[in-house]
Amino acid sequence: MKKSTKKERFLTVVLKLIHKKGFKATTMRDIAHDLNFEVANVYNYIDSKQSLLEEYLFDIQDEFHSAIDPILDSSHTAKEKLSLIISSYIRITAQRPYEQALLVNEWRNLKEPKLQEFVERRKAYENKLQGVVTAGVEQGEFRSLNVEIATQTILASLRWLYQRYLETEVKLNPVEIDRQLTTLIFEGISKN
Amino acid sequence: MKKSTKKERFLTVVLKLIHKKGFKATTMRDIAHDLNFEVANVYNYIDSKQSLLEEYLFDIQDEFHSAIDPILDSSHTAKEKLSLIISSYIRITAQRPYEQALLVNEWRNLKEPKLQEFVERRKAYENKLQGVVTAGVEQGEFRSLNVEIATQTILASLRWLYQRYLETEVKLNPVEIDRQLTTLIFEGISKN
DNA sequence: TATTTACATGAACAAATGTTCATCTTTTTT
DNA sequence: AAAAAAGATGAACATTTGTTCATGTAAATA
Repeated sequence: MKKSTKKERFLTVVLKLIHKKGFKATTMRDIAHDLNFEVANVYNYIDSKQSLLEEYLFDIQDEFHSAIDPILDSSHTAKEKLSLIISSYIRITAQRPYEQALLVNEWRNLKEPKLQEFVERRKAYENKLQGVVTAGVEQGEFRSLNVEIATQTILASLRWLYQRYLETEVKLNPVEIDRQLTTLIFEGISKN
Repeated sequence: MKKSTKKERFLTVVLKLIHKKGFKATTMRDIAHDLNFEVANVYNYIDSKQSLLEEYLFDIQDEFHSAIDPILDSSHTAKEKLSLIISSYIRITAQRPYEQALLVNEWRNLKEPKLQEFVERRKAYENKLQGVVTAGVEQGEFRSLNVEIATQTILASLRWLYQRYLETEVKLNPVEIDRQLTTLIFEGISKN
């Protein structure tokens, strides 16, 4: 029940380890080794390997929901809403790239019933975004495209971004990233 | 050296199994069970679990390279080349969605030195696409965007598509999919 | 200071996993 | 029909893996 700084260090170190090796390939002994203590001690920090993954994933997933909800509730146009959603997505990715990487790559390792819960919540997020796309199409702000394809494409355009924050040494300018992705999603690559 | 139909059946069944459970989670016993024979017999079809993954991944990866190379060598404009690359990508995805799923999700399970080889070849593909984007920007056909971001975004817009072929019962019209994705990538979602 | 809580260890275990081997049967090739 | 190749089996193996337990020490709280 204590807000221990040791636990925070634990979670940070292990997060990077899991990202590097993959969840399945990361053993409890790997974790202990990286933290310079013995295997058994890992269980003073977490209940099980599975619960560790659950902690990470549901926490970051919640953050995405917390970011999109107030945008949906606002009185902005669909176009403005989409723009704000993109910005919030990029901001979270910039702040927590490792967790975002887990969200994209390791959710399959959840087990039932947590897996189903996760998939449902992700679907809920997609539906929220799809609602904005649908509204935009109906109001003539967006092209009359297949909204499911459009929604998935927008999401895909955002989901790869964490890689740039992890694999590059260069400090990225979030405002510039935002501008680039917003342009691509709204206007496409063609000049005219 | 024989073109055995049994080997083909083996590869098809196992491909779907690996996609469903994930490579790491799929055990040799799982494989044997799905094929209605005993574990030891699996080794009459393959050398090892690792080599199985390698077979799938390098085979489908080769197909993507075979598709993009003649397009690059043609005398089309950058815009036309990009359009053709998108179409070829969608065609391969439609024909081999399970392998495409492996390509996206399971390549991390390769081990050195195959892992490095795979990553280099994938990087080569990305560079080929990026060359087209760069040419398009230089010739004023495309917006003057960050070409790396644009390239990754285009790829991301295509990489999610296999899901629609696997998770949907509905027969998809590849021509229509093509039109939707091409529009999104070239023109974006905005109407004006 | 006394006591509870947090952090740490070594040993052990049961289950799971990839792989090998000797052997047998079926199918294909000569 | 004989020989060779392909397909199949059961038993066994050495490792690896997640987890538990009893016990000890350091730190925080009362």
